[in-house]
Amino acid sequence: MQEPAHANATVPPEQASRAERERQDFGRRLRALRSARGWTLAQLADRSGLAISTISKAERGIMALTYDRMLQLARGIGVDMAEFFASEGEAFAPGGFAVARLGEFRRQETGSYVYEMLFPEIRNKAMTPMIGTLRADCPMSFDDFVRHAGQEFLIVLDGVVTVHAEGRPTVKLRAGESIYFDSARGHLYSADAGQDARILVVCTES
Amino acid sequence: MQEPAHANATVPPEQASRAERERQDFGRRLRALRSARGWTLAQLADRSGLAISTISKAERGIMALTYDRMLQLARGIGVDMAEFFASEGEAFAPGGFAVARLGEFRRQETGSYVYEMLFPEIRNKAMTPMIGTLRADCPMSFDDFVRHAGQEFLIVLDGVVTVHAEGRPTVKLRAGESIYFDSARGHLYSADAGQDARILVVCTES
DNA sequence: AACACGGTTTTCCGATAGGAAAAGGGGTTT
DNA sequence: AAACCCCTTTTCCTATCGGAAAACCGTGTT
Repeated sequence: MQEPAHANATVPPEQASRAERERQDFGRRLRALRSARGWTLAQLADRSGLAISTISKAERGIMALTYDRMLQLARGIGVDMAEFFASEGEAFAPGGFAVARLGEFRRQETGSYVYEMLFPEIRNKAMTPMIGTLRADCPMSFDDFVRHAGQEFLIVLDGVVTVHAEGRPTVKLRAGESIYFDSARGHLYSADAGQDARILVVCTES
Repeated sequence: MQEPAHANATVPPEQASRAERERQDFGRRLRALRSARGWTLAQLADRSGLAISTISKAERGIMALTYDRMLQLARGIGVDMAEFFASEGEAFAPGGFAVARLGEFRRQETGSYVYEMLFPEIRNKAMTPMIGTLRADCPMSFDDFVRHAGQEFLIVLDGVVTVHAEGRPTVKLRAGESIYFDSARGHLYSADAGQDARILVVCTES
């Protein structure tokens, strides 16, 4: 796969070679899955209905398969698409064990939110727990909701919090009450007037 | 996408239309992900570096994207390839939104632990938040650690908790302090003598 | 109604996916 | 070492992907 002269090219050459590296990555995973089963190209071709040459080229990263072919391959190998790509990630944590003591938090101020991320030193963790303080005197702009991948859990530690969620009536939560939702739904928190609020938020995936 | 006359065709026509149905399925998922964020085709095109027309055709299932483009799309949307296809199964939750009010918890007593699972009605959630009470007068048997898949986050709401973790020195946590670890590591909690303790535990994957 | 505007779909065509078949590249057997 | 055999890579060519731009479709505005 040579760098395309490409009349319609929008992708800069440096990003193109990055794409190539990633294709090769995919190819290595594919070859690993095949040879782990002790299959030849011909056998996988037979099971998946693809041509031998196609699989060969895909494994060597010189060709990018279309969705259709990947689906056939996944079926032929006997994995579903999700776990086909599951091995992309890395293992979790340096030691996989950490304690957060009072007063050792790293403060992160994003606009009018004040968040303290609890375990910044752990890599690839499945959850991101944060403790936040919402200022009573600092109302949010109700225009732009926050939206991101993953799911979100919020519990009120102190005060009263109003949760605004897209397509849902406003929810008022007192200390000890909690809420759980898909983070792709636009959302926004604010403290009720008169008293600051402290919340614990746990998000999955960043 | 008309059924190809295809000089090289190996795929029987019935399977070809099945492939088409699956492409349309992929397209619907893609459109769902985009519109859940409130983005237009142009906005996603901008974020992913793909042409508007390409995304439009992919969403309508009349074109099968190659691996490269799907990767760009996944990045643009902010999901990794694995969870890109994770939604092949079932969508999360009945509405994906739930509130847990005080006094509405379902109590689950497992041995000497008393746990209240917060959102039992949500299916397929990525996290399982629970509130637990540890009795001061009920010491645990230090022999059998608990071990399970996933990761675990614990924060102390009240009292003082001692965490025993396999291969680690004992950790004492006061209210507001927390701990994060891989649940496969054997673990066990107990309240310090003299006072009951309340904890919030969030686990991933069961 | 004509116009402008923000979004989506369609058209057109060059670059590329992907199949069939031929060409490597080890091994083992005669 | 030639003749097989099995597996992988390369070649060649058509069907398809995928980008730019034009056409299309609401929904307000003058």
